[in-house]
Amino acid sequence: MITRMSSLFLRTLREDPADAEVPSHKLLVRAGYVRRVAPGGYTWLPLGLRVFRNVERVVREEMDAMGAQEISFPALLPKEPYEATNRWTEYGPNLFRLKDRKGADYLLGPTHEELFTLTVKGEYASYKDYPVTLYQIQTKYRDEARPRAGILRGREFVMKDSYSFDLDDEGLSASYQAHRDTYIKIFDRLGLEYVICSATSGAMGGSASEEFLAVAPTGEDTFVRSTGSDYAANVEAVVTPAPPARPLEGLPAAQVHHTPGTPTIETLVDFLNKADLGRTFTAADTLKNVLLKTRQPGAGEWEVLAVGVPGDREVDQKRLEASLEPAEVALLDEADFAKHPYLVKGYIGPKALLANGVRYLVDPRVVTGTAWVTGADEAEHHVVDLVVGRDFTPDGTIEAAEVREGDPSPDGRGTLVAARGIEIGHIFQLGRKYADAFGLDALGADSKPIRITMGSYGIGVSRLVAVLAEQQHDASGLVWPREVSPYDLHVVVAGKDDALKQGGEDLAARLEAAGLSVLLDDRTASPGVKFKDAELIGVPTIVVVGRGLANGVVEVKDRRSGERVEVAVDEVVDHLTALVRG
RNA sequence: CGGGCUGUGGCGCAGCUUGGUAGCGCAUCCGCUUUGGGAGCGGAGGGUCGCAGGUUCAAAUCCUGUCAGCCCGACCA
Repeated sequence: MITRMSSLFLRTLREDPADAEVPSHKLLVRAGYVRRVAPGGYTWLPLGLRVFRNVERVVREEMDAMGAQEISFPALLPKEPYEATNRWTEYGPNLFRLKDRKGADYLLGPTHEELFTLTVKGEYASYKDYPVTLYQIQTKYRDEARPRAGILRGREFVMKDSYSFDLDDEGLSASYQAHRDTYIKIFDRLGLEYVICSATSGAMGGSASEEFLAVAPTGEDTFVRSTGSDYAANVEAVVTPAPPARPLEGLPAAQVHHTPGTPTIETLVDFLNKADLGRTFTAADTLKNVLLKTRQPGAGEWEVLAVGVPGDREVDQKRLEASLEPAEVALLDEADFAKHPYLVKGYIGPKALLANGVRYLVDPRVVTGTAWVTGADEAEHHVVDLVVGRDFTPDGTIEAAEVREGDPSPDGRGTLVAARGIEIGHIFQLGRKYADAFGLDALGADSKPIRITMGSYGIGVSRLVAVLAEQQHDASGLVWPREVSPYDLHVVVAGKDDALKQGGEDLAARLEAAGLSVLLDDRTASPGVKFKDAELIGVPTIVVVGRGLANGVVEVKDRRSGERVEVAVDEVVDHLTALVRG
């Protein structure tokens, strides 16, 4: 296929658009791949659509190869299935809602668990039908509070979502693994740099969940990775390695000290170090007790919960919530403190908590045999050398403390560093939530119903176009991997005389005959303009038909490295075919 | 939802403080020259200055209101 730039619907821009911040957004607009029509809504122009289709093709090929079957739902959906799962209300303002002429409620699908579940229920009834995996590549709508970064985070976007339906947990686990393997194939084919991160499983049965994050400094998600292994995890999912317990023998006895004016960790440490206790204290020697309340879904009553973390660390709200999910969490307010007089604000210690039946969870670093400076449950008093396992025993541990760079990796190899990523895929084991909501059962061999268990797996297809641009560009423009490049080759006619033009046409025709797709720059523009555009557009191989043609050679230039080689016109088709088919 | 910034030809911007017939670069069109790194010269077309109201002889400019967009945060998966 030959596309002539003289008639291609394309206008490149010399300057960055004013509303673009991240490289992919700037370059995709400048190179004429996309245009904005609304916040979070973009038009795919011819070049952009070709890249998009290529990404989609890779995803589809691999999904088909794993045995998943493609179907397609409407984007416009009735409200009822979403009421059945309560998501009509739970999804909140992020759901695009509309009414038809009769006043009936509709929504634009943000994700399709309900429809997939209902569809399988409608067709399958026997255990012999299972397992099955269905997918679609479809436009999703989410009324994001703040769409941003061009097509990286839009309100309308294309997603591949698939769902596995299995009879038992082993089946689900196999389906999950199959998706994981397929995702690796897809992202490897696309030439992405990415990490697979443990994500929060949620409290619902500890189901497995992993996120595929494309590494990019402009990413919205923070994750940590180890310097000494391939460990990577979302910050919420980091499990703190507990040090070994220490013997209690010979530890000094706990002592209560009068510590006036020390309501904060900083003032406390400062006070202790001036108190001449014969050693130096740091914030890490203190145990900070944070009072919270939690409420289980559906429960009316709040339950008080105390969380103890080393004083040098803040409580990370997101990690805390992830640990307590699905319960709601809130800090204790003044009224709550008033209700519990044994809680002496600023001087709360384990003793009063345990004595009064308050559930007390501590950081995993707080193990038996460790000694802490903590509150003595009396205003302006702290206790030093309060030993875990001797002076108090917490009710358990909790992942609530912040994760910091330099922390030891949970797998014991290396230390953690933080990095940014863009979520490109998410796989998780849903379990029976939706099967329960719709009563999705298969009739077993014994004629008894078997509740189906599901997995849910997403890939941001349109987002991937932007992610590729984000990872693969340089100062001159985009650099596409061959697998998704809008064309195999970009032939530039560097000059205007008829011999060159004809040479370009002939070469393009021969390349086309060899089965390659060609973007032919047959415009009358100056060579400089054409070279700049070619680099901006980012086809990985640029063929220059120019002054060498008189000597029977053309130039083959690698977009990424900038390397150029002269190749005889007679051999260039073979040369390029080999290069492209690589 | 909170904070900041911005709305002027297709794109990027100046003009606003100090009101007086709307300008620059890119892009587009015509002519001549040019042709291996976003060419040169000459000419041309294209703008209800986000919208509404007000002040004024006169408003892109001052005042009031309103809408929209972008960025940071919160929220969201």
